[in-house]
Amino acid sequence: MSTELSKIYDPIQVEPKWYHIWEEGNYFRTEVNRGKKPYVIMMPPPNVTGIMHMGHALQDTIQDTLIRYHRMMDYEALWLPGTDHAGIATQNVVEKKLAAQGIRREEIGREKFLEKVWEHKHEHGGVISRQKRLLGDSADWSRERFTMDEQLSKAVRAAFIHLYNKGLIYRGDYIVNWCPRCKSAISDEEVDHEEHDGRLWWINYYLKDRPGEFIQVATTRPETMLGDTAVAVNPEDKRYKHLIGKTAKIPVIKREILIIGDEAVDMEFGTGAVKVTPAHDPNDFDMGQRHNLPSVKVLDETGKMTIEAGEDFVGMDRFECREALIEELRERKLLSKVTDHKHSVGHCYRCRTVIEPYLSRQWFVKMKPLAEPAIAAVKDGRIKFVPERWTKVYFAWLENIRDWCISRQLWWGHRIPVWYCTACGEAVVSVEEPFCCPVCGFIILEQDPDVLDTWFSSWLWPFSTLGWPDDTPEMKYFYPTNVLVSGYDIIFFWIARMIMAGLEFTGDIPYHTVYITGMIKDELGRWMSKSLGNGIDPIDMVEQYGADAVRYSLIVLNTEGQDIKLSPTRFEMGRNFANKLWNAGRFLQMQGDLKGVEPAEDELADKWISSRFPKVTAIVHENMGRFRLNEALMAIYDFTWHEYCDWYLELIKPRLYGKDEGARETALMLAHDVLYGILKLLHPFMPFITEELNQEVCLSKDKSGLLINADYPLMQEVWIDEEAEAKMTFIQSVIGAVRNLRAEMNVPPMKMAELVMMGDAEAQDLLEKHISYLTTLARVDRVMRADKKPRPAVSAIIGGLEIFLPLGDLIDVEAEKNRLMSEKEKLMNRIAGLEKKLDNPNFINKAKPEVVDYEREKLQGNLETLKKLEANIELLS
RNA sequence: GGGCGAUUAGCUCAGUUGGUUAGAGCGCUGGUUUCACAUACCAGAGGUCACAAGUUCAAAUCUUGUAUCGCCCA
Repeated sequence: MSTELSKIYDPIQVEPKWYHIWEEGNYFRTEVNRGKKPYVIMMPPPNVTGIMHMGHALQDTIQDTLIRYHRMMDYEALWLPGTDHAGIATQNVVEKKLAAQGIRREEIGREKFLEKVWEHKHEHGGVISRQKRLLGDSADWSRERFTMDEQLSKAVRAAFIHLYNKGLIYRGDYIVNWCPRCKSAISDEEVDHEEHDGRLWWINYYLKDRPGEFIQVATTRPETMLGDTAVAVNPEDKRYKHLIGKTAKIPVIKREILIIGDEAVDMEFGTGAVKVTPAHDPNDFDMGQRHNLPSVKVLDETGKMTIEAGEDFVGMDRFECREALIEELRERKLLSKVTDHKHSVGHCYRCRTVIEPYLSRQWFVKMKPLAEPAIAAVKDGRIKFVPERWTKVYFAWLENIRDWCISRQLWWGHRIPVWYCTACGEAVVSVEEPFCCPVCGFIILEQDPDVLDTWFSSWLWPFSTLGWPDDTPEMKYFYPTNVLVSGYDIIFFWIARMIMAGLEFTGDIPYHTVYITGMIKDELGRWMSKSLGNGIDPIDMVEQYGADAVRYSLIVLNTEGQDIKLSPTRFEMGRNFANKLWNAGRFLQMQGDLKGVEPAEDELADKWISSRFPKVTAIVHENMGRFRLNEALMAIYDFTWHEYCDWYLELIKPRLYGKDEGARETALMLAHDVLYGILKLLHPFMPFITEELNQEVCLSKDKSGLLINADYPLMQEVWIDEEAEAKMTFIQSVIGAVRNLRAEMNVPPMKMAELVMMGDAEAQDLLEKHISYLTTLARVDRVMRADKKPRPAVSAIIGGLEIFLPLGDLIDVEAEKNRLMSEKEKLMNRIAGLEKKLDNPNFINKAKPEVVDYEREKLQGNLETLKKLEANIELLS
């Protein structure tokens, strides 16, 4: 037994100490241990230079709770942590940092720039992992990985080569989503579409050889006009049919282009004639392919106009050019009208810049062949989504999947493992840098300058972290993993791709269950963001309320994948619960050690709490099994606060303060046993305070000591005692009724009362026997059996028993009468409902007999209660 | 345009395969500071389960439609 606990729980004094003990004691460490079943969760790797936000806190808490639960259930529980190099995001940050010093990356060159990024990584790299420790994450840090580690980089190259050799990776010139600020291609998934109130400009293209005649086209991006190589109409369109094959002139620059017929042209849109810019629009690109049109690039990689756009516009920004061009068209009266037009505009998900469809040479992965097995794995149930509804989103994406543009014009990332022979141009794909060209033997080769999409390394995460492509013992033992916990925002980016990668590269699914959490929003339901300044820093919350409190609140608030509206005050409930638990421990500690005397027999309260505990344990297991962590935790909370603290600890006080040493020993011992059980049940959710109380208070703990590797409680059928529970529930109702009567009549709290009983003899025996319970919790010091109702008295009816409190002067007859009358009214309403139900022959015939019987009994009981109630009302007047 | 989710107490949300008097936390009202905890205890008030129709003996729960809000995809 240690020093007395403080009156108020102070997490700061407790949490860092325990994390240190666990980590130093290697409690998070896992081994390939054939004697145990593995339980594995791969931590979604956050940005290596990022900091923790509430989403991480939520997802980590869920994962840590699952891991700690399974560790206590004797699994070899591996939670593998790590970080992501986050290509664009990190490169952007470092670029900005350099810009502040007036340096552009192009000035210092690739090598020097990468040095700067690594410097930045070393400077900020450990932050999030340290923050995760503050939350209590019991991850196996000895296995921490980074997507740019040598092993993981090797996995990336191996994956690339595997797909390349299978013909699933190709390089080609296509329209991609181009971010002019990042100066890189990005994938379709990285484009956020937003509805904009834009404009539609209607422009006249005069015809060659037909002076004064023109064809009108409508466009949302007039600046691309400079790169037009055709005007297209639908060949069915009677208005324009005769113009197919004729030549039109691009306004202003007067370049001549052909008018073509193509069925893809929507006759309903605009005038039914469209301008065709194969270099800057995906549909136009396809049309260009069909008609062998040239592509004219009028925009460069930064979104500025090229020389192809003409001398007047070269060097202008695309939006500047738009304005200038509109002005020019207006002056020349080539702009016939401008109309409002709602359309969706793509933005770079990293920097919000408006995306430009842009023709360039990129690397792509053919996705259809990878998607099919991934669809099958979920369809046949090998992989389950929780909640199940996300399967629809998953299928919808995979069934309409498009090829994945994986090359990025960045410097920070995995360099594409392709070398080009400077002599013959041969592309050599290889894990290691090739010594010479396998075709011509020339020894000067240049590596492809681009890097791979960050997700091209993340999609390998479940197995690259275990040593793939090498055939490691870890791969054999820990793979496939059990659960992936993540938000719905990255189902496409990451979750679906991991499933494809797992099936393609390892031949097996990466995990059995995908647990999709809701997203954390602010109080008003808005996304938390830096610009709104409405973020809540989880580390601030940990400092303010304690990690256990943060964990408690996040778990309780996380219901079936709904988004969570969060405000800092929500952590008060966690803090309050921690404090409650702490004080229960403090109370036991104040009772001192067991004396070692012969214990007395269990009494009703003991049997009751002993029966309640296994039931709660069963609820916890059931809900952990179906990922209803909130239900599991709420069951523990309810049991701890309302059954153990509010009832059990109160009920044993007479014994604890009494003279009977044996009875005291029994109560104290059981109080300790139950507390120890609670601490174990609760440890996965609130690891710090439970470990501390176990250490400081528990007399029941196992010799070895720490909860982190204690055995999780199993449901013990032998302790269930339905009779004791029924008796206890009855006594609780009586105590409740007495408390209510006392409150209604304003009986001074400390004043003892006498209780007069009539009716159900067994119930009377029970109350007589447990008079001490009534005394402690209802301030009733005498119970009297009676065959005549005392008056004046206030009354209540509990099942077959009637109770009276003869309170004399304290009774306000009018108030009591009103109270009973309103009770009578409620009762009569209920009776009317039941009678109506039971008078319905359809109900009697069609409802299950148990239900009918049940309703009949209910009616009978209510009728009897009504009779008594009426008599008691009568008695008052 | 297609899909998904939400709508239950003043607020934030639970509510399983339809079947007790629809629950919790916070807030509110009244009472309690003497022996674990005022971050507490006791008692209480508060709900036409968005709306409409349907299925059923029985609907917060199932079906259809409507409205409002939010998200995803095109």
